[in-house]
Amino acid sequence: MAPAPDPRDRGALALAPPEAVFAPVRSYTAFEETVERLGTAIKLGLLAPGARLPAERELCARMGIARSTLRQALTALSQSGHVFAVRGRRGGTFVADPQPPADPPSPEVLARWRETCDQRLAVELAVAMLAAERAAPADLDALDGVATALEGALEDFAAYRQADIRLHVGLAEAAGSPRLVRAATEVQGAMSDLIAYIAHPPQVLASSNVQHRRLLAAVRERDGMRAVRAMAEHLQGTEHVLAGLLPGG
Amino acid sequence: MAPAPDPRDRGALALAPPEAVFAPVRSYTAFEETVERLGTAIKLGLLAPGARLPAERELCARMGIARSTLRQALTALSQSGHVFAVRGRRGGTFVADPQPPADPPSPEVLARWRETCDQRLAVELAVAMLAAERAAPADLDALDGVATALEGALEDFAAYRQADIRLHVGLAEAAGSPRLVRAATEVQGAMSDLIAYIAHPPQVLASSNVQHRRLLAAVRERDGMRAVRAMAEHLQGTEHVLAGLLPGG
DNA sequence: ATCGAAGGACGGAACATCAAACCTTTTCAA
DNA sequence: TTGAAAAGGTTTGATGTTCCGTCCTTCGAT
Repeated sequence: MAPAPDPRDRGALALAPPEAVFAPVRSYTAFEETVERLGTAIKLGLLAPGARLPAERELCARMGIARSTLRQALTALSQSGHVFAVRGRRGGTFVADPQPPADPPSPEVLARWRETCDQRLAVELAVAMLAAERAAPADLDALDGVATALEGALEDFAAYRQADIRLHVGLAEAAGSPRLVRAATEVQGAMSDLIAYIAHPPQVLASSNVQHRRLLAAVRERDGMRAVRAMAEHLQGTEHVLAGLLPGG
Repeated sequence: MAPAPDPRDRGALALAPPEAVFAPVRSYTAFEETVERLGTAIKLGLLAPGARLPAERELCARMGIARSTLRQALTALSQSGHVFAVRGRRGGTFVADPQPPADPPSPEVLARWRETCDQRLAVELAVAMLAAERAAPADLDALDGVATALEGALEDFAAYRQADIRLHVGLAEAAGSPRLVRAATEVQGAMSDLIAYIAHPPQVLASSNVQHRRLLAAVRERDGMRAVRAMAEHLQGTEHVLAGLLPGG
């Protein structure tokens, strides 16, 4: 009897498949993602202290989750002091006053710092290029205002950082890609964990501000590649500092 | 009686929060993500026909999911003909022969084409820059080989596309950031849905190849900005074609 | 002939999510 | 003054996903 054809038998010049294909599938629950999203937005100051969140019944619709799931998240955020609820008509859920500075970065976070910086590079280079293509002049005027605020905050790092976040997220909004806005806020959240624990002398902030201005100028002139270059130089600053402080090349 | 202090009362110079904060939370299940990951890798040719997947008991450990969940995914992939299983010792799950070309792109996919291109821009610009910083010469030699294969495939778009994917994902691997590799494969999967349905005359492919060579040369010379520029020009080609064919500026 | 490595199947426990009510508090307006 | 409206707070049950462990079946290699 002739041997049955073996379906496995092939020429197979196959190159090695990227191991990333089999990498862990980390499946976030709706609850976790909601806490993360709202918590990050609050920590980054995108939701200002005292700001009122949309009503639960509206918010859960907007976020595409059940109200009970949203409430779990809000309960968690209220227990961690990021948010507080007021009952009755004209009540709502409000952003609490800024917390005493966050927890020190965990070893895991520190171990992934290079991945985080790579992710930031991806987001911010694209933001720079797309903003140069698409940003409306009005957006740029607003961002110039933020840059001015930055220049007045050289001595107060908390204020500086907050304005810096506004600038970067604002640029992403000006780039007109919702996904990039989400990615930008995520990445700023991740960076905050790293950035809060390294020194930021006023000279460094001042040179950052020069880069911000160059970046905005390039965007205004619709020069995408110059914007990208300015952004790349801007990001390298942080990266070099971290490379000096942390292990793992 | 004095009015009780109202916790909501503040100065509130608050700028508008980005609406992205309240955007829908799409929570993928482990099952869905697994099907997506493996299916995309197969459709992209990253897992070659005839290739054997790791054994179920090993794979579910690597992917951080239960074996029953993995089996659900494999069952789905086998029913869609992407994969087949062989029982017994030396058995396993194997990648099936290429399917007759995929489904036409859904209206939803087409509607999001710009977002997809933006995402690709983010991934690929970062890949270009990081590869220029970090790629090992051996990696670059391999990629030159792929570029050569591309130049011999001007008349066979299926083969061309497959090598193109290899080149881009390979560059991401050379950039040394696992997340970028994942993002690159995801983005190539999304682009495949768009790309398969537009014309690709040999002249266009030839000019793409020129850009590939420029890109690789810049990477080899460790000139990050030139690599970024080459990549940006490369991507713009597709984007202009799509902009001409599809609605929604 | 047997052993071992693979896929295949089952059952139950734990958990996440959803949907739809209903309750309580507070304010505003008739 | 009173009721309606708008908010958060609570409860319950149904549903679906995931996990874990166990066992069965197949079949090549020794």
